[in-house]
Amino acid sequence: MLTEQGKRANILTAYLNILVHQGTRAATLEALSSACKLSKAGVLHHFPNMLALRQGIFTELEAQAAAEVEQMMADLPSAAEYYLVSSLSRDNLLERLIDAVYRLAQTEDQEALELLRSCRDGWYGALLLATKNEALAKLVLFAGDGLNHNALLDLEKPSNPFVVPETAQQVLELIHQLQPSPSPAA
Amino acid sequence: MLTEQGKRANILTAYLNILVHQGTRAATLEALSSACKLSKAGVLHHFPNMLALRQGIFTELEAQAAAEVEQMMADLPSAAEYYLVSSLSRDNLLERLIDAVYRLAQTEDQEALELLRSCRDGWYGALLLATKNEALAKLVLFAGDGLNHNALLDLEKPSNPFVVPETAQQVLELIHQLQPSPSPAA
DNA sequence: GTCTATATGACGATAGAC
DNA sequence: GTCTATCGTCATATAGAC
Repeated sequence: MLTEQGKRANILTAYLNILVHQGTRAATLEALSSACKLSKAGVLHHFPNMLALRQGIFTELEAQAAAEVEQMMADLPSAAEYYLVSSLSRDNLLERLIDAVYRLAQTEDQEALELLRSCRDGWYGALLLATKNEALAKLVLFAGDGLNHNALLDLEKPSNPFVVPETAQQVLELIHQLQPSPSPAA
Repeated sequence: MLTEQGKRANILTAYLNILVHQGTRAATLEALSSACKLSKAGVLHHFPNMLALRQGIFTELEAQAAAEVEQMMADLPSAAEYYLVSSLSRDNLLERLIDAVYRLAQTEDQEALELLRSCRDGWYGALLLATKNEALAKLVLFAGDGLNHNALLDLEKPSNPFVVPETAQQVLELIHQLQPSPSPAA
């Protein structure tokens, strides 16, 4: 038997999965209720309307993103590597949340856009501290987005040369070539 | 008075604009017909159904992408720069087409996914010839996606530090640092 | 808490007048 | 070639029984 919070989490997870795998157009109340084996009214008991579901996703992303930034801050020398490797993975919760909110942002949802900007600013801040170099921090940020974008294109083709973990390593090595020895200056 | 082809192009452009500005969920026949000042049946006279509209977009992207690859091939030394700078721009037709098809791909549209993969392979091929370095070619490709992604987040915020042309230049300078002198070997 | 049934509206597409 | 009118379907949300 699940708690009230547990049931909410179940519904939210199902909604996230539909968003990521089938997109906003397929993420309807009907599809969701069928996916989590409830009636439509059953879902709406936990979330009063579709907007509340979106906001549930937003809240979850906010928490997960803050946790990742904290982890990057805690180990600056490997922050860039951490960021790039996690960008490659399509399995972890944070990447799925980012993807979902990105899709929601494409529906003219200003709240989603604002949240994505705030996440990016957090990562950029950590990468800036890690690299002490604006251009390099941006390059890592962009490369992460690119890895993510391409992982998305090839979800069902793990043999593709663009999505194997070696690609992240190749990119990372180039980044290291650009990174001068850790300067002690602020 | 417009020709038959001109009217088709008008409708297609309106459809593209809705896709890019409001997303697939808003890109309905009703919204489209209203945008191009026709009735729904009027639009459906030129495109028998919504799928035909998608395919019109696909055809246009195919043509524009082929043209860009050709241009990159014709001037390999500046191919990376060309790719990165054009990735930053949200105004030009090609970038809007990529964006639109990317959104269509998110609705489980296999044809759109396949087309995007084929575009990427074309750019990667040109970048590989230009850089003679797999990792570097991928880095440029990813950075381009990242620039694009971030330009999207800040559409209405031109003052944002991530979307100004200087950002593309910064990234480009880093790329040049990584690029060894043009080796004569194949 | 969860259900069935339903209200209300938007969607894609067709029929048939002009 | 474009319109109005309409059909059938699917969307969100509500009402009320259990």
